[in-house]
Amino acid sequence: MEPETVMDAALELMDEGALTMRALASRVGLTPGALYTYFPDRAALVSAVADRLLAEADLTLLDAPGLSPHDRIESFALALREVLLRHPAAVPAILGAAFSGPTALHVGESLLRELSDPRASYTVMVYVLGAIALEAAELEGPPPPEEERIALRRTYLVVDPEAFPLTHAANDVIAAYISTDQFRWGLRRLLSAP
Amino acid sequence: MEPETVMDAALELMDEGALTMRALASRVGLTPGALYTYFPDRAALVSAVADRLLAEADLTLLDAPGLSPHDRIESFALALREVLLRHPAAVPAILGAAFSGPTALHVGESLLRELSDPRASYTVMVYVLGAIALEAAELEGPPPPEEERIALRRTYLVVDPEAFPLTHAANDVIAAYISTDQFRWGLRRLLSAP
DNA sequence: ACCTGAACACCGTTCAAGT
DNA sequence: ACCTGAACACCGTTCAAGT
Repeated sequence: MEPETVMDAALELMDEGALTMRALASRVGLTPGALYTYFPDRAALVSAVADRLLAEADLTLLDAPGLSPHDRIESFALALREVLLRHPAAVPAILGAAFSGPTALHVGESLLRELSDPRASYTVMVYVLGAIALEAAELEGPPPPEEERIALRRTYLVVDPEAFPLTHAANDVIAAYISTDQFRWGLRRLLSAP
Repeated sequence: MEPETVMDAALELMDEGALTMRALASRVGLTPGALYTYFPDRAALVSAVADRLLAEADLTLLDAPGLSPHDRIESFALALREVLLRHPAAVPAILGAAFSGPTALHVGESLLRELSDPRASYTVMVYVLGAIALEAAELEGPPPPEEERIALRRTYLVVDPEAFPLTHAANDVIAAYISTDQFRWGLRRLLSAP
C-alpha cells in the first residue's frame, strides 16, 4: 500500500474530526500496529499530511508570468486560503510545520523572489497564515458558503452596546472579518506599505 | 477550592507539555471526577485558561495617555507577545478562543478605539496573533533567551544553496524571523500602510 | 518489509454513593 | 455543592511471531 493512500485517509478523518491511529487503520484495512511501518508515530503522519496539503495549492501562481509580484502573491495567497479552509482541522498542523516541510521551503523561496526584503516576505507569511488560522479556528469541518457564514456571525456576535459601543457599532464589519474581501483588503494593505 | 487554583495548575501542566485531567487532579489533590464540578469538560477548562492568560497582558497599555495610537498598539502587542511566548503550549487555545472570550472582547474594543477602520484593527490582530502562533509553534516550553534561539536557528535552517539560493542568501535574516525586532518591524510596516 | 494479535500504559468522562 | 471509587469506552505505541 502507498503511503499516500494512508495520508489521504488520515486527512479524511481529520476533516471528520476523528483522526485516531485505530480509526485510520480500520479505514485503510490494516491493524493499528501496521501503520508504524509507514510513519514512525502519529505526529510524523500529521506533519506529512500537512505538507501534502500545502502542496495542493498551485505553487506556480507564485511564478506566473505577466503578473506583478503583488498580484502573484495575492493569487497564491487566495488559492492557499481556499485549500486550507476546506480542511480546517489540518491548519494547526500547517502552522506547526510551516518552516520545516519541503513544500514550505519552496513557497518561501518563491516569496523571497517576489519581495526584495526578506522581512517583508515573512510579514506576508505571518499575515496569510494568521488569517487562515483564525478563520479555521471557528470551523468544525469544511465551511458553508461565505455569505451564510457571515450572516451567522452577524447574529452570533452581538455584544452589550453599553459595555462595548465600538464593537457593537462595527458589528457588520466584524461579521465579515472571515470574508475573502477582508482577507484581500488586509493583504493589499500590507503589500502597499511603503 | 477556587477555580483559579485549578486553572493555574492546568497552565503549569500545559507548560510541561502534559496536561491531562488525571495529572491535573493529582496536582491539586483531587480525584479526576471532581474536576467536572469546576469545568464541564477539558475543552472548557482550556478555554478558561486561555482567557485568563490573555488577561495577564497589561490591557491598560491600550489606553495609555500621552502615547499615539500606534505606540499604544505596539506596546500592548509587545506585552502580549511576551506573556504568550512564556506559555507556548497555550497559544493554540488562544487562537481558538480569540473571539469568544470576555478579555478578547475588551482588547477588541480598545483596538477599535485606536484605529478608525475596523478592517485595519482586524488586520493588526491577525498579524500579532499569527506571529505569536508561528513563534510558539517551534517552542516546547518557556523560551531560551532570544539571542540563543536565533543562533540555534542560524545553524538549524541551512538549506541547499543550489535549490534554494535566495533562502540560502537570507539565512541570517530568516534566523531572526522569531526576533522582537522582526516582530516590531512587521507591525510598524502594517501600521504605516497608507 | 509488511502485517497480525495481543498486550501495556495510558486517556476523558460518567455516575452511584457518600458528606 | 463537592468529592470518592470504580467503571466504561476509548487512546498511542510496542513487540513477538508470522509471511
